[in-house]
Amino acid sequence: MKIATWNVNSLSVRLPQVLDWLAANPVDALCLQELKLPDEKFPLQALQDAGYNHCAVFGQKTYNGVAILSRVPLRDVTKNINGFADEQSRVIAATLDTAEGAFRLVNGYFVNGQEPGSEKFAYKMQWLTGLRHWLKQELVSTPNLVLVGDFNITFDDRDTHDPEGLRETIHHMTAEREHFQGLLDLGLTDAFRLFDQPDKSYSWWDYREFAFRRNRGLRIDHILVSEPLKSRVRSCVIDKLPRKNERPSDHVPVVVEIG
DNA sequence: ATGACGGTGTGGCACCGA
Repeated sequence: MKIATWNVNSLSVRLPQVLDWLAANPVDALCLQELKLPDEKFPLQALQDAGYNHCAVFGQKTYNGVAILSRVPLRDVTKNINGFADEQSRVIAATLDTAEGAFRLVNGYFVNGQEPGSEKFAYKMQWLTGLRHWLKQELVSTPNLVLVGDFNITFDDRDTHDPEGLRETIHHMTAEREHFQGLLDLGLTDAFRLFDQPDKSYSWWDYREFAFRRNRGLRIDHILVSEPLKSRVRSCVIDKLPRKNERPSDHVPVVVEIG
């Protein structure tokens, strides 16, 4: 089973690239973030025509919005974090019934936080606390769990092109990384780090200053798997190719294969 | 210190992202 995550930064703009990518990478499920469109504008027909007959959508106008596109049936779809009231559409979860068994798939567009000390940063901290408490419960009822998405957090110095210059700035705060560690403490594992990876592997590059060409990026898009799945992860890779497209998203897909 | 790029929604720009 292959699962991918991709922050597309507007599904309206990126739909042709998503369809191209799925044609070349026919994953079982693709989790999208930053749809930037309301449910009624979700391109359901085009995705069904591509073989993704099971879509769970939690859209929002202008900002946020997440979806799970799947070839296999989805059930028990939930939106946002149980127990954490949120105006913004940031989380969608579903259970996938696959040949390899049932998996709970949680897709999150984590809060950016803008600047340490800001109200948005406080919201990020509260959101992360709510997420952890909710996931702790989810893991009890569905031990086979995969958490994917745009975390907006680098976990360690390997995940940033400038660990010294960016120390204790947004996406690099100790407080953010403690929340990431809190997710690992639930028994989740960073699937990407289960394998030897190229140095300077990133999933996001700023649009400005030729950041992609210079590989000045961050690894902030992650796939975490629960303890029972850890030994079943066959591969986890970042696909940089879509960043070379015309009008690319600033993020690229991350793909995990679970046997 | 600032802005750089790109998307959205509005309206001749502001706001947001990371």
